[in-house]
Amino acid sequence: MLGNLSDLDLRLIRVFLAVVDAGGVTPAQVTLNVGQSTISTQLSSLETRLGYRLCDRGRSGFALTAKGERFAELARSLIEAVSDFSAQARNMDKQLVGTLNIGLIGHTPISQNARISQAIARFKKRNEAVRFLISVRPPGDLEEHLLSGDIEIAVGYFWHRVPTLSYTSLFIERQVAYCGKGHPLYEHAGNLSAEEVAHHDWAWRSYPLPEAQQNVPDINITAEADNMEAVAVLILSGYHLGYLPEHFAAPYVQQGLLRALNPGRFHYDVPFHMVTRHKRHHTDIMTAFLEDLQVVHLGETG
Amino acid sequence: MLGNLSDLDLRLIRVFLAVVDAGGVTPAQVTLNVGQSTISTQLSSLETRLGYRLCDRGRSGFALTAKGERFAELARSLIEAVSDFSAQARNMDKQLVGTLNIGLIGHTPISQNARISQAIARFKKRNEAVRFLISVRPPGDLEEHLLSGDIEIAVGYFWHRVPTLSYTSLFIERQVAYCGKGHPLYEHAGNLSAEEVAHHDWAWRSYPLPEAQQNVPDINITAEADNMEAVAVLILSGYHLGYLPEHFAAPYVQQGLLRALNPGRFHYDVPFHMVTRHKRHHTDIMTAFLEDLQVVHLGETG
DNA sequence: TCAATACATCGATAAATATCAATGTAAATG
DNA sequence: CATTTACATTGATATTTATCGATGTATTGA
Repeated sequence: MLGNLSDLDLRLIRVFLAVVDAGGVTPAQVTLNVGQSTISTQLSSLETRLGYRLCDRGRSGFALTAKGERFAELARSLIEAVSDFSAQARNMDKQLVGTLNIGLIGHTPISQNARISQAIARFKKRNEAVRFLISVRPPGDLEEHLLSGDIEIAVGYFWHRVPTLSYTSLFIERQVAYCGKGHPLYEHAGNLSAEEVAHHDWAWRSYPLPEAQQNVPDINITAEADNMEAVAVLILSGYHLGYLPEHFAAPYVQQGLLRALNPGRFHYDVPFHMVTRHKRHHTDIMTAFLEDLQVVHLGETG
Repeated sequence: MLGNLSDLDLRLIRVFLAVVDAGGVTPAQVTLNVGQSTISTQLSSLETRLGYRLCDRGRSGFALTAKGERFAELARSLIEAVSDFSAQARNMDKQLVGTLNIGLIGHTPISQNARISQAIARFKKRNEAVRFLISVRPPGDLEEHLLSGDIEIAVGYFWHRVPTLSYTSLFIERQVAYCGKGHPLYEHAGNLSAEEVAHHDWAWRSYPLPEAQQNVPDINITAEADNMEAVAVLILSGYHLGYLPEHFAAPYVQQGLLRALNPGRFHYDVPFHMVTRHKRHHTDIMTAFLEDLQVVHLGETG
């Protein structure tokens, strides 16, 4: 065989293996459904291409040469590789192939991140050839990348609505008001009234919080921050009061660095959404994964 | 693609990869040395067989689909497997393939066994696909198996000549006369005369030993044994004298259990042969290995 | 020696494949 | 809108492949 294996060679190899399995040219006629003379010609053709004899055959019986045996081994491996390839290539017709770009905001509750992981695991069980690309960005960034198509699905809190994006509610995150250890209210924290907290300094978010506006009484805002960590720093200083997610504040509370002012009184809930571009931009991969994401969330509430 | 990868598909896959590597149909004309229309038809044919689109192409440029990328990966692996197979199949033309059956007798000197190992190592450097099957048997058995073809090469001492076998001298083994620790001659051993040893009891081999007959004076044989260990047992009893190979007796001498009577006086040499059937029965493998065996022995004496 | 067995060889024929040149189609550009 | 670019489609033609049936060859067994 000069150069690469051609299609003809593959055919001849299959004929050879059929002869080996049948134990001779004559019995192989049935398997191959062609005449003895055709098989004989094809075998000879293969031997000519290879440059050596594969089997002794004739009145005295059929027997592989040493080289024929070794060649048969190699040939079976090749046929198997080819068969695997065919199966994979054929399967790809029904299979989802490509990448899925997901964007998350930071400090999502561990339990919710676990939901995303569950959805990914469930998706992987479909045996699809999809690679996940996950990035963490602020909400504004996420929206930008959604619009450009760099990110296909985002999960987080979004304070406004971009008209060309689709928002689906996934879960609720509770924000509670806290004071730091050095704050004058620290010793009495737990059951404070609106009057007791009203004139103290509060740290607030620099972006609108519609859910908070509706549920929080008038307070004296003297500091602004554009993310959760910044708010936490201000509160931990012992100078400002402010709202933080319960799951984020929990370790600090445990260490006695923060205390809730009055959880029953000073709290608001924010919804986390799954955001995508509108349906006409959905790939098959997206559709399938969104299904799995929904199932995971329904399963928890069901 | 229905069933196995059929004829034409390998060719079509190669066309697809050439188009991918060239970055489009038009540039691939050069690589493939056919016209654009031919390539277009072949690509479409492959896509039809697969049932999905492999690439987007036209005025707006060339780009692989997600499935096209995955398929290209798989296809490259297949082409490589095919290439490996071709190389192996082609190499087998020049290669020795099969098994080599070698028979040895037991207790060959370590240094001589090392020679066989050297010859095998040297042979393996030919990068041939030959499996070695080595068995250990008495000389008569070895000859039998040689005649039947079960063994192709035997190495050992053979006291007679079978007409249809070919004997080639490999090395000489020296036999020396010893007495055991409890024997009356033990205290004076080392320089005994023929008269001093003549009337004592000797153990001898139950098969002819032409080399010994010529070199050993008349002695009083009162025991026979058909192998070396049996002779050794008789000598170690302290009752008989007898001849043993030097290399075999050496550890016993070291432990003071045996002493040579007079090495300069009471010894004979036996040749070890390599035995095969006559040349017309020699396979290529045998011929090549015998070459290597000769080289190893010449190297030592040269 | 003859007949049976298991291929090997050969010529004829039909079918499949590969390619080209001409023309059509869709998208991008000025 | 007209032109250019990058393919897609089509029909004609030459080449290659696959197969059969007839016949030849070598080996084995009675």
